[in-house]
Amino acid sequence: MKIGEIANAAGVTTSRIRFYEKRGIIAPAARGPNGYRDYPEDLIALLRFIEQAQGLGFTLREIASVEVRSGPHPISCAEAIGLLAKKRDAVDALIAEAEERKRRIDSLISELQESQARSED
Amino acid sequence: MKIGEIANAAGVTTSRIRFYEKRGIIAPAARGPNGYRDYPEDLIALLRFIEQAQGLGFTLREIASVEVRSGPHPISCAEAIGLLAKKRDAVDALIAEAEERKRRIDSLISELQESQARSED
DNA sequence: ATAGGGTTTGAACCTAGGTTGAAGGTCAAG
DNA sequence: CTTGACCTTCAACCTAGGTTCAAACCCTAT
Repeated sequence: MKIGEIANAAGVTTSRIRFYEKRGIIAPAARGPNGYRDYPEDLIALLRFIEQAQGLGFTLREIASVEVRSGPHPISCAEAIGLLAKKRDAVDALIAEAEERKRRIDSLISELQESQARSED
Repeated sequence: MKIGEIANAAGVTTSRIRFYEKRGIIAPAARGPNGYRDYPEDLIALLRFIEQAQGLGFTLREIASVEVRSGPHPISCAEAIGLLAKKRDAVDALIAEAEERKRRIDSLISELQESQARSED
């Protein structure tokens, strides 16, 4: 498959695929006699996997480090669970931080509303 | 006060103050006869305000748009409450998104744990 | 043979919020 | 009168994840 075809199939842009290759997130593509990249259908699944992982909050750097090992040494189920658990903790921390922000905003709003009420006496 | 003094007093770097001035977050400083920036003590409070607002999730762009009006037309209490309420909603949305991410991660972990349990039969 | 669509490369651009560095001017103390 | 600590400007660099552009090549249909 040519780059445009696989991009269409996976719902990503061609520039993104080239960018992933440049960054080492995906392996360099095989080339046809004209120099065009030639992809196996498998790559569609990989591209979708990348999008999913990003959606869960994994960075491309993190995804790449898993990808690298999916060749000769695929990551074990236990390892995957470990990575996911770590990411869940990070998301938890993010949520806690955002909730703290929200609390501070709310208390600021209350303060302002009170001072507004007082000024209307 | 010279830039280094005020930076120290407010707990920010000098480069940050110059950056804020360049970006229009703070007004251009008065200059002494030697060309050095000369700040009034008030600016300490403003710099602290900026840090606080950032901590609540406001971007410099948002802070600047409020700052601009704090000269001739300071923003009203009601306006401030409006901005805060809007930001709280944005934080709420962020939290909801993060919680959805967390749910997806958790269900993925459960899936993997089950498949691991099955493979140990 | 020429128009169009797809592909190649590399480099520049974008947001956000700064930091770092170079080259030079200023000021106070010893 | 020199050293060290400040200050000035402007420009380049950084992260993350890409997009956009220019110049050139390839392939197919008319």
